[in-house]
Amino acid sequence: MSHRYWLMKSEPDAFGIDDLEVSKNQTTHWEGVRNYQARNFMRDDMKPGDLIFFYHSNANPLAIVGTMKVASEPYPDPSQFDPNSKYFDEKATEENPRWYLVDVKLVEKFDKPVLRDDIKKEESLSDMLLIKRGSRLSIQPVQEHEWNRVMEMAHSA
DNA sequence: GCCAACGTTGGC
DNA sequence: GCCAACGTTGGC
Repeated sequence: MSHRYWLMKSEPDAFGIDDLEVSKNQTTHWEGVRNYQARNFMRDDMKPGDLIFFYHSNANPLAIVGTMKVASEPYPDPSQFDPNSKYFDEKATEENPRWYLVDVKLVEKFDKPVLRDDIKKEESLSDMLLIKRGSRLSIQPVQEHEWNRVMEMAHSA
């Protein structure tokens, strides 16, 4: 049973939805994930066309700011091989990569971001990993009903 | 800026 | 393979 909906975090100071909007083809390599669980989601479970919430962490406001879709098959994250990259991993080799990524493409930037505070108030979203205490996963699966509810909140007047 | 929660590393 | 020490995440 594979997931079709995801949530990915990024700090807008490093890379926010406005950066994605101006990227070539509004697409980017989601580089720099160095957590095995998050990597496994990208490497093993994501399929092209899967839909993704873009979440701004360490930001003001904390919010889901739009949607993206998976735009490639998984492939090794090139930054792990680059000694000049802050994501360089000396234990990774071309023959035996450690880190994988997918390309993501912007689908929609919300006119009205869905605030973390509002998600926390929403009974039907109480199981979202995002608001679970201590949850730090930077890539998370999202349930279909959670996806639908957040989309309603984003588009309500 | 603080710090709780979590993941990783490395000595044993 | 345990676990203490350390580094990071990320909300507050």
